[in-house]
Amino acid sequence: MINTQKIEKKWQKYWQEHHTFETKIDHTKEKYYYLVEFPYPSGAGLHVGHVRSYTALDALARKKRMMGYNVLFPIGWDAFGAPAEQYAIKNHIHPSVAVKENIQTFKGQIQKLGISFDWSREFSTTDPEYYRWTQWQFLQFFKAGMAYKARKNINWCPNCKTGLSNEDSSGGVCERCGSQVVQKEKEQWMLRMSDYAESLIDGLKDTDFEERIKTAQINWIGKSTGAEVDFEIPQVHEKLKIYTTRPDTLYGVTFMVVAPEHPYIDLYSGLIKNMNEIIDYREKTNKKTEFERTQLVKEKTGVRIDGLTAVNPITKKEIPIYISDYVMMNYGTGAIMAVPAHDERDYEFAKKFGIEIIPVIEGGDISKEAYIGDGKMIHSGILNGLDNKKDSIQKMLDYLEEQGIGKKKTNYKLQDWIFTRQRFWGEPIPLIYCEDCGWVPVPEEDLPVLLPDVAEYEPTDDGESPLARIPEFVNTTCPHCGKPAKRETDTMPNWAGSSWYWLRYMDPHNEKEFVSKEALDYWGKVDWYNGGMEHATRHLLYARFWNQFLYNQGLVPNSEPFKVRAAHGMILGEGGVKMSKSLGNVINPDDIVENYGADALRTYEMFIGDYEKEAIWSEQGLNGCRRFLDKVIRLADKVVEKKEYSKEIEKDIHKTVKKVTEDLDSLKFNTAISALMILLNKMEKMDAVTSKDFRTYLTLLNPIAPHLTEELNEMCHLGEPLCESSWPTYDDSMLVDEEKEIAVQVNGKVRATITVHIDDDDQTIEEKAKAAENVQKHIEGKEIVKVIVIKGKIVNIVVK
RNA sequence: GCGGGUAUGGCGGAAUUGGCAGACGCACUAGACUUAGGAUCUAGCGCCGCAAGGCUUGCAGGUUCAACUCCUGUUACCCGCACCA
Repeated sequence: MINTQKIEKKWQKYWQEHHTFETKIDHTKEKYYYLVEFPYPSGAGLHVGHVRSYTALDALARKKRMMGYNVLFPIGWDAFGAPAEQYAIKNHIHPSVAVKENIQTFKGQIQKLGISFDWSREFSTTDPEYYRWTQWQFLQFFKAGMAYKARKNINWCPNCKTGLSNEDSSGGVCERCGSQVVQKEKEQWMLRMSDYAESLIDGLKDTDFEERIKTAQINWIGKSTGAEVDFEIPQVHEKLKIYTTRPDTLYGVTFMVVAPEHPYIDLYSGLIKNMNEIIDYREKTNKKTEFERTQLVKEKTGVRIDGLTAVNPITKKEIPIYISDYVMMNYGTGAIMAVPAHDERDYEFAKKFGIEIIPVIEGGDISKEAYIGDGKMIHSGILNGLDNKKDSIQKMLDYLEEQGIGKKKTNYKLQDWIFTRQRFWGEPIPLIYCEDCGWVPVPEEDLPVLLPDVAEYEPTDDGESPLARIPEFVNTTCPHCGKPAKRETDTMPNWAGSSWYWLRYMDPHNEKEFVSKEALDYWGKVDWYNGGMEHATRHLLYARFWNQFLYNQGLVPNSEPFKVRAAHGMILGEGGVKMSKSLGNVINPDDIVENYGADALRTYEMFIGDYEKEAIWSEQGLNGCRRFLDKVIRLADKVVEKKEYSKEIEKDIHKTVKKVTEDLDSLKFNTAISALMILLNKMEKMDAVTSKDFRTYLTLLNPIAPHLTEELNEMCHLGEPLCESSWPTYDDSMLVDEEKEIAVQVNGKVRATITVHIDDDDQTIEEKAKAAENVQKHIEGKEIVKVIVIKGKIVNIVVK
């Protein structure tokens, strides 16, 4: 009997010693680049969810190699960032030591699964040889004017003591530790990602991402079109610029609202009579977290600015200005025109503050709620008579531009990327501040700026990076003028290292460039990128943005880095709940490998269900797959030496080759395995199978269960190792059956099945159908209205 | 609220895109071998019914000779975004 432990080790060693999966540039072969999101080597070890996606792409990669492609299938480690640091702090070891340990664990676990990664290309984002180039690329952003420092109200996690991007603090809680996020003003390095909003939407055209991923990205970027309109503030002869998507409702504007942080408030504080009240409101708002501010939707609050008014540029009517926290400073212009008749929020506000409500679109009942539907324009001067939104907006836009009081404008929710963290465990930002020269980049030859080796890496309470406490690190000289200067002490966010890692895989040991042009030209785009749905917006947008920037700088040949992006579903614990330590339902892949073997685990995870949907772990299901593999082993006893397929299953084999080939290509691993089970069930019933039958069978199964199939191939002397062989082909003529059973329906109900020959014409089939015993019974004495014969499929007899 | 998606036996899930619903696997039942086993083999297994037959893809309609598949309406759940003007 076969010892899975032994043979798995044996073949893993074989692949390693023969460098089977190591790839080199080879212009005689077509390239294919499979990428899996590199893991964060956490202390918890590998999860069965990792196994699912790695096995899936491993199967695809193994098949593609057998089909003659030069396959790049690399792996590495995304090891910077808060989790690694938190782990290190908790366990009182330096992050770099902890990371090293965790990587060892992960690597061991992955290797036990027999994933065909090219380990010669392995790196970690925390390697100085790697982050040297992360820093170098940051400097390209800086030099291109794409990085800037701004004093910003940022999301601050009081527990992690660091600033967080909007992406990391969604819902008002810290992504990492779950604490309530508060607002704090800090100087931050920003990347001008919002400049790329349009291009990030546009670029999706050049990709083959799953629809749900495209949609998630488009929603996140949040494009909207409308107009900017100037409202005069007569007291100061200055314009208040607002953004609206509904310029058609301009005649219905009865008040203005500005964000509490709007600069005009301080600018014209001298004219505002109730400044105390305003400041009071603003402070209250500031104490609210982003979460509270967006959650307390029930009651509108605000304060009228006493002393300033605005003039509606269309009606020339003078209207009040309020401040309210339902208007955000970071979107549009931080000021809105309020149309209570046709906007729910404005309606609520107007009701509460007793402001006039003027309907300008017919429909609804203004005494009850804002009417947000379409309709005929009323009380609307030049727009009167138009009967739909689209035309009205267009006419108003034309008028605004003609009069010079407004213009068409597109807005995006996507904001600039806050590119700073006040943490130790990240790439140091390679900039130096000089009193005379300002911010100066560290010269390229001085890169990388190494993280100093220190004892204290815990964050500080004052919001400064721990690096700020290390004089030897901070104090330096200006590369420009040579005077004493200070280093930037903030580090990059953990998204930095993952924003270009697929490029480094192409040329991981290059000491002169981040990647050579030759490697870029050969490997091109990532053909297939697999990752979790949780990264559909953040990581995937950052990576695309970064790549588009590099492209615009002429540093990479493609604007879009990834052709296909697919996402695997999560694996849930029994009962359909998320696996978690606290529930004690986490499955450790090591245990499964030990008890059932890596091949059984792989087969099970591929068989568990639709790859893109979530799946529920079941030990019994796993056992079923183990049984399947055992049956394959037992089949080896029946193999007889013969270089042809067995006649009785020849067609089945051809069909299975086609089915498995196509199913693997479209990620239908479950049905591919099912097809192999069906073929196996047939072969089991035979007295003997030929060596060619078995060899083809093993080849088809090899991408899923590579160890066992190699072993059986060797044991039965079927030929060279499968990893060095080619993928089987099928013959179209072998896919057609001479005879086939088809159903006969009477009035749409199946009454019999008949056997038809491929050469039978409709007439013959119809006669056979009518002759069937049970059909006779149902058509006897009735008038046949119609007979439908669909060749090779079905016969339907309609009777009255 | 906006956007995307899902719904099929006791369970995980199939269905060549309009052509025999429930492939394959799990669980279960009976039998064989063994006679403790979580091993293996054989047969059965959507629901009602002794049977003939009838019913069945969240629910209600519609188109069609024929609907899990197309159309209309509706419910539930999941995911993403969200006082975004």
